[in-house]
Amino acid sequence: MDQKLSIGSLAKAADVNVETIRYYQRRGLVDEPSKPLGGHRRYAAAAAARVRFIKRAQQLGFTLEEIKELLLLEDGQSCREARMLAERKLGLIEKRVADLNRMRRLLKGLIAECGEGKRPRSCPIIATLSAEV
Amino acid sequence: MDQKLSIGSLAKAADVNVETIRYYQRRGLVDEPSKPLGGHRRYAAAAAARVRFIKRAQQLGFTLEEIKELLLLEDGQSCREARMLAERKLGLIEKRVADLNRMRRLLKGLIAECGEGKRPRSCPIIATLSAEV
DNA sequence: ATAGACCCCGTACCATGGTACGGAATCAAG
DNA sequence: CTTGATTCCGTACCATGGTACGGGGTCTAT
Repeated sequence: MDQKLSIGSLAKAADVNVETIRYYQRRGLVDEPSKPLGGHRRYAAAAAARVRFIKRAQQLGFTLEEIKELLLLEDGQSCREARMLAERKLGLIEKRVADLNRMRRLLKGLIAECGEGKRPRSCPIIATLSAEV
Repeated sequence: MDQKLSIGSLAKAADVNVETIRYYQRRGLVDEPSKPLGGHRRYAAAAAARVRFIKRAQQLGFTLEEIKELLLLEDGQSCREARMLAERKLGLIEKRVADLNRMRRLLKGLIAECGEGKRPRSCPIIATLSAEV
């Protein structure tokens, strides 16, 4: 456990480009281990989990800035702060889920109509969605 | 009904920048009414709904290219095609919802732990999320 | 001890989704 | 019919999230 990785194997383990790791370091999402006097840096295996977390969170629509904050939960010093942050993100996620569910229902309706061959000339999807802001 | 709008009032109605309308036109998401011989273009009120739809879909994580496809449902000629498209998007949305729900449960757990003051030194969120790919 | 693979670091470039600018034409209100 | 606001159009610029490049140094296996 805790075996050290080169940046290349880290990238492979996390399934991203080496440059992406370096970019995350620059952005402060992954920290850069100190370099052993002119040698190559070594990363803890945990870093791969962190990078995969970043990619997943991105797919869920979080920006790197937001993810940086989420990562404070892991690194977190103050439990109170972490909790507030988590609650904020939770609210955001719940809103997003509700929105997606609304769109899901609309698409399902559209598909059903279409299946019955009784789709009206102009489907109601746009009107509905744009109204439901 | 069907009153015509200037690009400025369209932008106001859809709550976006005028330049954004023009950008969507260039991208082919909103079509550009023909200009009356050296005059100013007029937009149908329905265009505002379309633009609001675009903004909403974006918030849900769709790219402009994907939204362009979604809009074919409205403009759609072939019902069969539209249906296939809708089903594809539906699958996408359902996956996204499932992911968000997973993250939601994790955050809730984290918040609960934190509330009890028994948060472990390193919270399990990253390990869990990165494993659950 | 040497070839080939890998790492370091800075800098340049890319796509997406806009926003800003500026000069000329047009429109709308008084 | 003038004046101020809008529109038009092309082009330039911006932020985000990377990716590519290139000349070095280092590492590893034979």
